[in-house]
Amino acid sequence: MQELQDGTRQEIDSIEREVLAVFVDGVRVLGLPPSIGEIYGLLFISQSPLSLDDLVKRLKISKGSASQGLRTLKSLGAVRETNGNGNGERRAYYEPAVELKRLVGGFIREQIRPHLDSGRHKIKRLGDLASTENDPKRRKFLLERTDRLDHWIRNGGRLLPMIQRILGQ
Amino acid sequence: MQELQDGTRQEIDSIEREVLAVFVDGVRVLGLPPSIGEIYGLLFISQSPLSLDDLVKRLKISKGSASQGLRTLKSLGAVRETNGNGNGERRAYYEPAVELKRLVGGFIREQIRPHLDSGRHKIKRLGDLASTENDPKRRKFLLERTDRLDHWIRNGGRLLPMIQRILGQ
DNA sequence: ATATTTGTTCAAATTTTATTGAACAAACCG
DNA sequence: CGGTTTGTTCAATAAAATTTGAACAAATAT
Repeated sequence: MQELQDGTRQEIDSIEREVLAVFVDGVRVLGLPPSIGEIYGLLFISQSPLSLDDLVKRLKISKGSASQGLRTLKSLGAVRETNGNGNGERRAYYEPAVELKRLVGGFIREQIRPHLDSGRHKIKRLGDLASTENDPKRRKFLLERTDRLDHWIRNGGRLLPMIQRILGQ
Repeated sequence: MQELQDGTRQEIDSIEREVLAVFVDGVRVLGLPPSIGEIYGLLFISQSPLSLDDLVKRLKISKGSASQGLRTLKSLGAVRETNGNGNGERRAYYEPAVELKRLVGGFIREQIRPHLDSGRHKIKRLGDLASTENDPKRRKFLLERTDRLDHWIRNGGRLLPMIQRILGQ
């Protein structure tokens, strides 16, 4: 088992480096840390699945980062566990999900929906608070604004399924 | 001119506090700093335009933060300068843009488009690099992947105008 | 059972980002 | 003009997010 595998190569070559940079930038826009961009990026440009240990060695990141990063990527549905080289090996290997639909779906489910939902609740309470305002003029204004917030959230909620539908090829 | 104006009230009351919290959370999702959420939030819940100095006093933030925050919000088209109380006063007053279409448009223009555009360029170069790969098998794989990246970017680019259209009421 | 491999957790260290505040500039005023 | 108000800039500081690495657990091997 001391045979060199593809994933065991140590060095990051120039095209790999550029791909990593693209994904590090990409995930930053989504509010995710660089390590996650590197992990997904390396999986994306690898022809065979990689293990946690491969990621640690090739990206020179800590086991902790690799473990947490993989967890997040799994929760987003952005990486899949494979049975590696097929035979019964303990070590887990990972490959990227490359369908945009799936990636966007996972991101919406994990990162957008929860915010929309908690926002909806907060805005509901806001409306209740607003209606307790004594000054009628002020109350009218507050209700107008909380109503507008409510509309924003609703529009956001309607938009998400459309986005997913449009990206479903 | 020592008369107390609405914007000169010092304390943040409970409904205002909740609105600020909603916007601080909201802008965080967009990758913007809390101070920007507070500034926009206070403008959003104010019945009259506020000056930079009002923001500093009521939010207890520094002049620097308020100035930079307003600059960002202006660039996003999220706040408008008004002529304040109408008469010829030097101090600038600000009011929020509350149309979702406008807010989303500004965000897309300032924060999304630039990333998409730079991504497009990087991916173009990536494709060039990939085609210099010697190993034909590897080259085929790299071109396949860079092509997929290119598709992602194209789909993203097509999506944005749709989002704007859908949010245009 | 003991040793080894694989992976997780989380407090501490590091790195990055946001905020402050003081120096500066520009516009107005008397 | 000198003084005041309004706002910007940016280096220093504070705060927050990320990464590390060592301790731990669980699974497998010997």
